[in-house]
This record gives sequence, structure tokens and C-alpha cells, in this order.
Amino acid sequence: MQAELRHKLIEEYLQEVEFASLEELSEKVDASLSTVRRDLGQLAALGNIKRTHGGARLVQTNKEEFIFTSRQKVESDAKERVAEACAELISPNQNLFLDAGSTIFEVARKLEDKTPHMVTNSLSIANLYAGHRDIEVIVSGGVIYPRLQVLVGDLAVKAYQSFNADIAILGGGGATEEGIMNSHLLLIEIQRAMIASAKKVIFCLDHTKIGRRSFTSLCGWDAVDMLVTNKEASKKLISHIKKQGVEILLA
Amino acid sequence: MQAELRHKLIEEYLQEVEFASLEELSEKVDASLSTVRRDLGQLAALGNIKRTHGGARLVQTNKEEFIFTSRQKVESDAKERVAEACAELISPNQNLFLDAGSTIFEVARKLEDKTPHMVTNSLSIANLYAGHRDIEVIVSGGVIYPRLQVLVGDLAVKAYQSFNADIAILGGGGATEEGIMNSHLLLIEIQRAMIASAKKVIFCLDHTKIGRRSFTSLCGWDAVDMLVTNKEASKKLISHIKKQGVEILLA
DNA sequence: CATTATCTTCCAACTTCATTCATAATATGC
DNA sequence: GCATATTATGAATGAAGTTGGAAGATAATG
Repeated sequence: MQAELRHKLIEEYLQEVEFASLEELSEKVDASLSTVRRDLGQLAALGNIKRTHGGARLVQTNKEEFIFTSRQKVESDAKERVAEACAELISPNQNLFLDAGSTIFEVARKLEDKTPHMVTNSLSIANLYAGHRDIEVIVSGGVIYPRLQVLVGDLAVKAYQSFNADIAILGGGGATEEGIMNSHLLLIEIQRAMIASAKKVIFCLDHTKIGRRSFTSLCGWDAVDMLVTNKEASKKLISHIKKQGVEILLA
Repeated sequence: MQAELRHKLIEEYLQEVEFASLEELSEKVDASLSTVRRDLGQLAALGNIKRTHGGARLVQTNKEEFIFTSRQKVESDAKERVAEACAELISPNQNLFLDAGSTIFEVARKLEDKTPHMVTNSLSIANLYAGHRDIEVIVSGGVIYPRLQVLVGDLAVKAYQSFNADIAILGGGGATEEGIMNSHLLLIEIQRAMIASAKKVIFCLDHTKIGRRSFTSLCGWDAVDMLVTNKEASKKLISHIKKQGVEILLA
């Protein structure tokens, strides 16, 4: 097997599992431990991967989508581009549902000129526009989920059920051939309510999420109208998703 | 098992259970106590985790990070004393309704040790405890009223109607012989809902509000169980209010 | 103050690492 | 096509890092 092919396989595999041991990778690419060690050394030198004792992991791991503060530093370039592209899709005065999560927060930032009406369960987004006179923000209500700055629970679900949005903009923990996944059950419950009450459903996921698995399945691709991601996302998986009738926007 | 994987497992487990003993973790990741100890030391050094005697807990996201707490100026001495006195009245684990407004925000600050369950329509209070694991904060939902950091409207009213509180702690724009007044109709609508669903109603008003008129009448003294104010308040008016069956607390 | 639990420090067993070397695959020159 | 240079691979080796347990120090508990 070619070195290049191995490198690609290793990266893809790490996207799925976040962390893998040398032995695991050795078996996966059918090469000796020495070779895998060399491969990882090269990939690590390029910065694509972080080498650890006994294995390797994706860089950026631990940066879970739903953990961030409103004072966060600039997110990755990819995330910003995705957010920008998504915001472009919105026309003035549309009614939006906005999910919680760092990517969607970035989208919200870029919506200032569109003066949309937005419903959100993200405290961060609520704070962002709390002092803004021109933008109407409806907060869903709910119990504060510590650390995540998200409102969850019955109150939030009912709130989304009682509104109708033109577009729901959502994030997630990962996406595979089967559909979107997310890590927190409480969030999934709310995201499903958003999907049910919105005319159009757009997911914003940067390339690090494409191919990655997460804790629980949120929905299949049939529930999704559009996926906004960036060019670095796995071409193979993207075309597979496209075949399932999802409109794709590459930032 | 690799160190990296153990770290991930430990963090995930702590997110579930909040606190875990060494032994518990040792079993969970199938490693010796020594190893877990070392792992926790490393995670603690990174700040992801807080080490304790015999175990570890998640580090709480710092509430100081939030926009609104820092924006709050030091309030007047009188207001602070009123807030302190009001907080003293609360016993642990009571269910509270917390109004918006600067005085009530000060009360909320002082409730940290009481670990009450609170429902609020104040974004500032929501932010104050957004990262706090021990205090359950329910946000009412509603439309953000710009400048005031308050949620108003139907969603907020309905939220308060659907809960029952032991105590509602409210503020206002002014108080006269006839009762409490407030400036914003939208707020009054919500405050009335709070009063209707609470067993006990406490108003916190510093002396500058006593005797002052405001735009609209909120309620008469018959709806109020207790008034917390400070010694500088008009004695004459206070005794008049007392005669109407309102318990008075002078800070 | 005594008892127990937990922490720190240390060491031996074990795993993983970097380096070296021989062999296999690939490229280059004639 | 054949011989030779270049590179990639896999195994062997001592070095470095990791692990689990034991012993003494320290902290919690009644």
C-alpha cells in the first residue's frame, strides 16, 4: 500500500474515533508498527494530527461543539467560513430558529444586517443581541444546562412547538452516512422540535464534524434540506449525502 | 489502554456524575489507583478538572466570564443592604420566582449558598448562574426587551403560570399608599403572573422608591406579604403600609 | 488522639519510542 | 532489459516513558 493512501486512511479513521492506538492503526492500514509510527510522525509534523504516547488523536479534539463561552476567541477559519456562507442564505425579515453551539453562534453574529426575527435556546445568542434594538430575539425558556449556555427541557420544546419558522439553523456533534448525530440527549429533544416546526432545515457543520460519530442519532438526511460545510470535508461522504436529496453548500 | 483514551473517558464520566472517587474511576477505565491519580493530576493541571481529596470533579465554568456581571456597577449601599436582608429570608431548597431589575439581581447574587431552585425572566440572573452546577435556574422564555435584559411577553407569562413558587421576589418602580407601581406595562403583566403563582410575595424596594410614583399601578398592598426596604425610607409611609397587613423588614 | 483513608514518592516490570540495519520496492541511467 | 541508486519497509535493539504496587507521609474523621 502507498504511503499517501495510508495517510489518508489514518486521517479518516481518526476523524471517526478521535483517538487510536498504534496497534489499531497498524491493523487498519495493514502495515507494521514501525511504518505507522513513521506515518504518524509525518502527519504530526504537518499538524494534521497530534501524536501521543501509544497512539494519535485529532487536533482540536476536546473542542466540543456545545462547549464554549461567548467571549471565545476566533474559531477556526473553516467554522467562520461555514457561518458566513450560511448567513448569506438568509434574507431580511425571515423568521429563524437558531440552535445553540459555537458554529451557530457565529452564524448569529453575521445576521446583524438581516434583522431577522429569531427564536433561540442559546443564552450566548440571547446575550449577543440583548441590547440590540433592531433585532427581535425570542428566548425559548427552559432550564439552564450548566456549562453549555443552553436552555433545555420541556419549556424549550414547547416554545419551539408553538412557533413556526421559515428556516431552522442547526448544529450537531457529527454527521455520517446515516444522518446527524449529537452528544446530549436533552439537546436532541429540542433540535427535533425545531426541525418539526420549521419549513426549511439547514445544518451547519464544519469539515471536522463530517464523518465523525457522536453519542446519539439526531435525525436522518431525509429531515435535512441543506447542509452547509466547507471544502475540506470528505468528498466521498458529501456526494453520498447529496444523493440522498440534501442540498450542499461548500464554503 | 492508552493514557489519552483514559483521559477522555474520565472527562466524559465526570460530565455525567459531577463527582467521582478514585476507586470509581479506576474501575471505570480499568487502571490502577496510581494511574488514575496521575491522570487526574494531569487533567487538573490543564484546568479541565478539579482535584479533590479522594476524587475529582468537573471544574465549573467561571461566571465572571459573562458580559453582564461585569457591566453591573456597584449598586448603592442601600440597595445592597436591602438585597442582603432579603436573601437572608430564603432557606435552602426553596422554589423562587425572581423578577428582573437591579435590586433583585443583587438578591440573586447573594443566594449562592442557598442552592434554591429559581425561575427568572432576567437574562442577567440567568447569566450569573449559567455555569453553576449546584443551582438550577429556569429561564422563563420570552421576547428580549432591549436595554433591560428582561424577557417579556406571552411566553414569559405562560411560563410563570405553569410553575408554583414558595416565594416570589419582586422589584418595582415605586410604592405609594395605594400600592406598588411600575413603569413598563409588559413587565407588569409578568409580575402579576408571578404574584398569582407564588405562595408568598416579597417586594424589595430601597428607600428611593418609597413614596415615588411610577407610570402604571401594579398591585395593591393586599397582594403583598412582605416589603424589604431600608431604614432611610419614610417612616410615615412605612407605618401606613404596615397597617395594611404587610410585614416590613428594615435593613 | 487514634484510626482510617488518601497522598506522595519510589522502584521494578512492562510498553512504547527512536535508531539502526537488512531487505524489498521503486526509480533512474545506460 | 539490466544494473545501480534511491526510497520505503519491517524487524531488532537499547533508551525513554508508562504502569502498578509498596512504604512512609499527610490529611480527614469520629
